[in-house]
Amino acid sequence: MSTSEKIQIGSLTTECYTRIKDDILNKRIRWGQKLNVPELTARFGISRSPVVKAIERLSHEGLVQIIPNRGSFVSAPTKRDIVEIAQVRIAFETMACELAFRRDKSALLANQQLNEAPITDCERKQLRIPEDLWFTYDRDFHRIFAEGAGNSRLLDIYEQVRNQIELFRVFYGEDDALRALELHREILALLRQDQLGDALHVLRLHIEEVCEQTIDEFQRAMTEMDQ
Amino acid sequence: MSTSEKIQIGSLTTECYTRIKDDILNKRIRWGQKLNVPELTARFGISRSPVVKAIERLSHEGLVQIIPNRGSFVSAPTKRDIVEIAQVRIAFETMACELAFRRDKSALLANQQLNEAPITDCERKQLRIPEDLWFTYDRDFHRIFAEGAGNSRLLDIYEQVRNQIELFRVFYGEDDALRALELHREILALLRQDQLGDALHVLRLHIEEVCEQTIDEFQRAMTEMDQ
DNA sequence: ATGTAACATATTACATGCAATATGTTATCA
DNA sequence: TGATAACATATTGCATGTAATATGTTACAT
Repeated sequence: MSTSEKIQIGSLTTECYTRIKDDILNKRIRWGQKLNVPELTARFGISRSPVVKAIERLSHEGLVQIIPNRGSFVSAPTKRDIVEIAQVRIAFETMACELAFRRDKSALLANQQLNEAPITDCERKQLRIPEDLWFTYDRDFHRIFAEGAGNSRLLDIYEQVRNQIELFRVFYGEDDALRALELHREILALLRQDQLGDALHVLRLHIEEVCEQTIDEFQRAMTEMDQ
Repeated sequence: MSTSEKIQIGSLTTECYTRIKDDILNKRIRWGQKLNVPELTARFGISRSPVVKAIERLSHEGLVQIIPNRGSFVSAPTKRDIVEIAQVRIAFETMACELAFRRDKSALLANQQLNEAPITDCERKQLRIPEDLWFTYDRDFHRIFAEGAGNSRLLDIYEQVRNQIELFRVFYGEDDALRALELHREILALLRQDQLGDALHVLRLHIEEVCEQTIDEFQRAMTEMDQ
């Protein structure tokens, strides 16, 4: 009624932000590469303000690092970053899972079931899970907890962390996905049986495993690059 | 050697930020009150840019809420906010505690002992704990975990949450402080005896209690205001 | 009263200008 | 060669102008 249907939301800044972020996450801009502001303003045909603001946002989210008097650079994750993020994830996701479960168990499980549908569908047809499908599924699996928790701050943190996860999502193989799927299902099964404590434990284990896998893949990729 | 000793650090913006934040935390600006940008620029004798940036920062930290096309207002915490923050605290403070403990138990305990000194000193002299002393002690008690965890992201989140805690720190009585002190000591005792699991459990309990106390005080204050 | 039209006011997002500062590079001299 | 001085370049933080938009208020007609 009262809300006009205009689509512009801080338009230029947001557009700029989305575009750069997309470039970063899809590796069109490589780690460590500099974000040249004058060049970007030229490319987008706009002034510095929105570009700078977009970069500032990205820096808050951890995708970009601003080095004083040197410029802004696409974050280059380190082993340490991977570990830190995993620790943060364990802290928040187990809490989110617990809260979501206590708040509305059946809604939580129903959502998860819905989310898993495309994957089970894939399995029934004996197909290999496409990478994109997996990433969507996995993102939502974890987000459903964050959303179900009914805590806006928790959800904010989840979204922020998620971006950083996507930054090094290259490091993730087929086997890892299958193992993750297994644990996901175990978590849901335990929740279904009201074994919250055990479910949280497996969730923690799962994130720790993903962390180790990511580090392995990361180091492999790094040594390959050195050659 | 290479670092010049200049004291300006983003100078105006930071100064502006500090000043407004200080005004908010010390209740010189009340909840819900509007931050009038033109007025602030006039008062500080500067232009809009640093003022707006400072307000944006405060809004990220949750101390200020920006309502589109209406302006910026000092956040007015709700019961829901208190609960959300407590949940976030439980999630990451228990994680921080665990990490800090595992990383360097003795350093952690030594720091805590050092931090408690002014309080025990007070007790020895049979003095009532001054409010300021308590708040400093309490802030540091919790921060020592966050710092000891060796996870920069966790520390960032702690600092952010802490600001919001201070926003409604009026709601905190003498009894609450004594009870908190009791639990703090219990946590440390358990850690000293390597009973990490129990310590984490008490820490969780402690935060939950503080949450309840805060809500009680909050509601009392609210009903008083209505009269 | 209730809805609306007209107006005044405030907020935003964006564009630019500019001076201070830091960095990097090249030239100069011991 | 190695230190330093001079210069070119880029980044930053701040100040300001401006047009589009949203909000609030008052006056007017139904």
